[in-house]
Amino acid sequence: MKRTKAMLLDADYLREERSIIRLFFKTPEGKLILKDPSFEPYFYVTVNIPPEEAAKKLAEREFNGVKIKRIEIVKKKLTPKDEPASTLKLFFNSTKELKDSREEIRAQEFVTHKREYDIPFAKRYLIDRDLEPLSMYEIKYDEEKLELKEIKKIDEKPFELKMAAIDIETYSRGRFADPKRDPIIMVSYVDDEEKIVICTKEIKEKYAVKVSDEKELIDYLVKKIKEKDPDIIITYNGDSFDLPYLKERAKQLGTKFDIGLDGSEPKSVKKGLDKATRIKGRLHVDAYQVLRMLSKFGVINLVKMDLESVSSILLDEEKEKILAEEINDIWDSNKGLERLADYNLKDSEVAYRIVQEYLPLFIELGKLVHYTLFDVSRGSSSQLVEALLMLESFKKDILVPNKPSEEDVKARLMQSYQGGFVYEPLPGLHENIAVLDFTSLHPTIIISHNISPDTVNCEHKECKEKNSSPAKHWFCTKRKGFLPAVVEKLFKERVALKRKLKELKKGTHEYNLLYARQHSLKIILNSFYGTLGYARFRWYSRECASAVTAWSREYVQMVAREAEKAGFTTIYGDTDSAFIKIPPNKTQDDVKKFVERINSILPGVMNLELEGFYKRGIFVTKKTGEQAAKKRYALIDYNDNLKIVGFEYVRRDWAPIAKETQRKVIEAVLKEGKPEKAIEIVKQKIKELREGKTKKEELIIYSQIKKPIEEYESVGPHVAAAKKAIKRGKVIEEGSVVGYIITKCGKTISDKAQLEEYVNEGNYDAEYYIKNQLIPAVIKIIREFGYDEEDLIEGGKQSSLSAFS
DNA sequence: TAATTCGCTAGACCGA
DNA sequence: TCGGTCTAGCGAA
Repeated sequence: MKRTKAMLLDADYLREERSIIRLFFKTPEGKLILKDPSFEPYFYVTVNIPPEEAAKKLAEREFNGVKIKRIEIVKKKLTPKDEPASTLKLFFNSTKELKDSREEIRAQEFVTHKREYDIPFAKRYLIDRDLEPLSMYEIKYDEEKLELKEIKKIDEKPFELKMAAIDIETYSRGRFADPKRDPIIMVSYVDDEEKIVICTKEIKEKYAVKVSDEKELIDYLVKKIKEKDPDIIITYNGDSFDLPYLKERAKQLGTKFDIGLDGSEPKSVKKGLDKATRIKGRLHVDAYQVLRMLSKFGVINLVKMDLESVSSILLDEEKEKILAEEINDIWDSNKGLERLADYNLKDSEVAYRIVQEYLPLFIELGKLVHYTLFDVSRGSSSQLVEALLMLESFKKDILVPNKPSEEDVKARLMQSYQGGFVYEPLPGLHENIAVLDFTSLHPTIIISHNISPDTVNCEHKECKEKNSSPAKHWFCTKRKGFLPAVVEKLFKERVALKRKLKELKKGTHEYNLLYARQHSLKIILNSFYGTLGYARFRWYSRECASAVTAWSREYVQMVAREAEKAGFTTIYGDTDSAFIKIPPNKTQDDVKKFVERINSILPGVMNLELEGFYKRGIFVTKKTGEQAAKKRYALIDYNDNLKIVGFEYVRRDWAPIAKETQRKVIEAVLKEGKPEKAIEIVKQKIKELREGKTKKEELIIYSQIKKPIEEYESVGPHVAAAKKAIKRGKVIEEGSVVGYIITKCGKTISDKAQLEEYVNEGNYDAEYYIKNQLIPAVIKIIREFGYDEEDLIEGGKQSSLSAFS
């Protein structure tokens, strides 16, 4: 028996006759793989006959050829409001046997429910054993059998994680690279100590390593990984490209890409439309997936997700792009191999740095929901919330609700509910504005009104009277709900962390750690409300979701009303905010007092916050009509910082020339109060466009291809441009963002649209960019100052007249 | 295997 | 050719 300190890296299970949990550890003596045969697959059933009798009946026979290995009678709550009741816990040799027999077991007459029959085995283990990946443990294990005997969490600083990034280049003429035929010509490997590029050709760079052929190239990489033994392998799109490619090439060449800690090759598993590729014992983090996830959570905002844009925006480092065809040319001509190698190396470096940047966040998120880094870096909001609620359910001996059937999902999708309230703005220029908003509105409503699937419409008359939402559902006030209990715990933890952060020095190790922790809490907290209305969610409850928004509407409207009563003018508000104008006879202090007064009447942990004061702000009318446009406005604070919301300036599907000009116009108007200056700026830009002087990069419009290209009913410019590019042989996958330019050639806008890469400098439709981009972007703003379209176009009328004559 | 609703706008599409 | 309607995308919260 041996004892050691160990950090838990990864968990999976062996799919043999018996399913056996396997844990991957990092210890002071190196890596360690241990089995835990003491844990068996199981699920629960409730029965309507005496449990002993049911157990006996179930033990007697086989179900779809499977004999239940063992049955325990345990006390579990069917739902949070139930009392614990005898429940059968059925154990199996393997997950396969569990799956094979669960339907037939459920079909028994005396079985009333089956529960928790579809929880992935390794995840199940981490829940039941209360294990957090990447935390430190003291373990006791059998050295000979390599079996885990004891594991205890210890409060120690985790070991440093060794990371390595890899990236490949392939040679493929005229088609998307096919690993069955097209070779890998270069591979880069980057870790904290070295950076190399492995290639079969001579490259005159210090970091280059020459190998004799492609097989050796793969073998060299494998050897390097085994020798450096990284805990984390980083790629950019390695889930669907690099890793499966390397594996297939290895197969073609009669070697193995066996970089798993247990000597296995990477394995791809389906994940929605694409796949995730897993390396056993080494945590594969795909930086592309990381960025996608962070975009969804609103942590980052990227227009395009190719490594060049990412590098420039996130790392502030420009990086050259080499197109696929050019790679082929370089390879054939042997000219520019150094450039290609540099490009290859940079790809790995950028991926490495992205992951390095966000690793603390993902580690904390993983610890919070007991997911491995592999899973947490690919998880969705609903998965993370579910994982957390499963943990809580286990701790409280509550059975987890089942996933809904497809019919249920369909029925749920049919029913929508009303969302947040958006105040119709007072259009025009306003001065002296205060913005108030609710801190974590949805989570605090859930907590304060005890909103939970298990508290809705309880039997108490009193609750109905005291705690009914404007949407007419009420929530129990006598027993704390399952969901609010969890949300409150996380919320309070975050408040405490934020308080502590204020005392710490920014940039220190402790600060970064706590910051990542509070950030992970924020992400989860913000996900609860949305998941309540998500049709596939185990804890779905439209009543709860609609109660949250109903109360949100009530509170936000209450603030707007009270502000008016207090002598302010409410000019706008959206979901959780109120924009109020401070009249000359009132001060900023009055606003603060107002906020305090509101807080004194708000229930529970709900809190209205003063977001800030603004010198000026502009709200505009909609494109047509007199009505004010919601969700678009611009503010400037007393330090002259601009805040532009909703306008074309923040949208990727507008050309930079329009966006930049709009920003300048807003700035001129808000900062200096000079609409004349704004007019001049626009005129200047129009002139530039007319003269053909505008640079290509200022004209690119980005848009996403959101579905298979042939499924479009209505072919917009971006789809038309993509179709033309596909004809030329370019591969455009579903989900990719394309950049296009409206050129001079063609009749309709779609005809004129071409992918940016095929357009020469100067080839653009000036009139389009003036009439459909520049003017729409600025007209609504300058109209607020009494100017019109004609003030922008010098001789505009004439030019349009001459077009007819 | 996918968190929600609200809102604005462009440009294709279609019938008169 | 015109104008209304619909598809599509993106952003706010």
